[in-house]
Amino acid sequence: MATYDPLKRALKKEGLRYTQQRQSVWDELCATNDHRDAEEIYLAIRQSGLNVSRATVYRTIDVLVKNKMVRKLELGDGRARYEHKINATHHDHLICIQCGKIEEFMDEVIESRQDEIVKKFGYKLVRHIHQLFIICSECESP
Amino acid sequence: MATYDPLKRALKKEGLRYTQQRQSVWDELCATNDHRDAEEIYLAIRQSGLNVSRATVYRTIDVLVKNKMVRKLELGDGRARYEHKINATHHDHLICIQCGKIEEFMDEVIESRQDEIVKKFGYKLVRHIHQLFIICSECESP
DNA sequence: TATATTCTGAGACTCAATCTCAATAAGAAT
DNA sequence: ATTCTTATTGAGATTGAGTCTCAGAATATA
Ligand SMILES: [Mn+2]
Ligand SMILES: [Mn+2]
Ligand SMILES: [Zn+2]
Ligand SMILES: [Zn+2]
Repeated sequence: MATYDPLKRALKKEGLRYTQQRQSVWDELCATNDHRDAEEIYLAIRQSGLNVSRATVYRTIDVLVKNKMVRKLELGDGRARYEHKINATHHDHLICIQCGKIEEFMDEVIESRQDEIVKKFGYKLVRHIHQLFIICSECESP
Repeated sequence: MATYDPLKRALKKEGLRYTQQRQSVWDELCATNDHRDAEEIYLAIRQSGLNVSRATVYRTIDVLVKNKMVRKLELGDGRARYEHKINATHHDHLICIQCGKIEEFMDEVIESRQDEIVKKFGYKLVRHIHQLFIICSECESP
């Protein structure tokens, strides 16, 4: 047990118990850098031989999102997608509306313009969503 | 019947019939500059004495969105919101996560940066979503 | 007016996500 | 290690926005 164990730290902070199921959800989310939905996480865990329910997957993801270990993406297709935030810096997404591929981008100019816009209104920026829906090169010229 | 009647024009283009229900949905959407959900549109029409079904509201909105007369907004609360595009120029939104108030903004610098980002990837931009979730001044200092 | 075709509405259905609650597991206490 | 308390789990029920079905109603055409 490492001294820096983000899952155990978060669970302790929330007054929650450490369980195999919660560990498996976190492990599976960290296993790739993809942007997967809850069902994909659920199936991947079961594929690996571990038992977990959909309800627990959803409940655990909520804890991880609340503790900023996981980011939730709503891409407008009715299913939320998730990505772990281990070693990740802030970025936004390009989504191919043809094949579903997701790429990441980050633009300092846009980030600071956002702050200025919000400041001009006299508001306080909490978070933002910036998604560029595109046709990727492979879908454009197959 | 005006020569410039966007609803009738769109229906003709789609090979669809003009009906009182479709007119009432379009009228209600144009009645305010708000960002309302389908249920609010539905209730407002019935409030005004006209009869329409939820199914028809949804079906008509789809036609209007397809013909760029109405814009669909997904703000992450599970219900899509709609705004008419009569005399409207492109803009994005600030949303107060406390009271739900929606304000509009438009920033040429951000708009052109988006194009540059997409061009750098070699992709083709189709549309974008840019939402700033904020705490508004009234919610910050009540 | 008669005919062909589209449209409507009530309610069934879908599907992601949430909730329920009895059985189970974790952790604290002894 | 065993007992005890309390949180967690999972199967399945429920929710809710949105979609679908299809018989009856409305519209366009002749
Ligand atoms: Mn990402
Ligand atoms: Mn708007
Ligand atoms: Zn693609
Ligand atoms: Zn507010």
